[in-house]
Amino acid sequence: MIINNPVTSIDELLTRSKILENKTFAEIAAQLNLIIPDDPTKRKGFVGKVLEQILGADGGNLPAPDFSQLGVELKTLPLSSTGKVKESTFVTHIPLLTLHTQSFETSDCYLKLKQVLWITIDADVKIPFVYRRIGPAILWSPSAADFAILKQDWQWFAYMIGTGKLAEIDGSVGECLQVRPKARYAKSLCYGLDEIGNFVLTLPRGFYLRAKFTQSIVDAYL
DNA sequence: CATTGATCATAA
DNA sequence: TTATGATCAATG
Repeated sequence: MIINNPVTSIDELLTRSKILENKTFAEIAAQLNLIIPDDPTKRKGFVGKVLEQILGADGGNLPAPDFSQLGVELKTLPLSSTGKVKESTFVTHIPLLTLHTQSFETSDCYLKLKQVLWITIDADVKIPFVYRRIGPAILWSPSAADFAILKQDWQWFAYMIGTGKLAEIDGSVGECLQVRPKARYAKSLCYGLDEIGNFVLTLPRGFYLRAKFTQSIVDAYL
């Protein structure tokens, strides 16, 4: 079951995903000889990284899709027992100084969203972490309507950030995309721009997809 | 109880 | 330091 060589086709990727279906985190960790941390805060992202390895992702930490040859991004999607998406989904770090030089179509954000393999997780809070199971995978691309709304959100954020109005953005802005802190801690800072183009120190930010948006994907595909 | 803001781990 | 992988936990 352990597979970690590169994938060269989407069919192969789907086949591997199918093999993982119904496996518990404990089973997967055991076969890879990995210890799952007991401390909940110390296992954030653990499963995502493990699945990347197993499925043969090669994106590294570049702002590019996980499966660079296939243009496919891998994301885990935790669901409650009622099939509801539990969390928003991190998309990508935001280059605050240069975001406005991108267009949506060429943005890091869209490059990651144009094709996503969502690996659903049966992650109800009542299930102890190690007994949570991998669920069905969804190979998704934005519909025309999805694309339009994503682009609209993105363009608004690019405008606000590019014109130094970052301080006016909080997690409530955006229909399906959000801009939220993405940092080690609340005092880690990076540079952004103010309204007259000067550098100002601010929190690093990332784009996230709202749970209601990913919920619509689950509802349409499962 | 859903949402926003904060935080943890790791690699190059 | 800047990215990746996210989920935790305080807040409204």
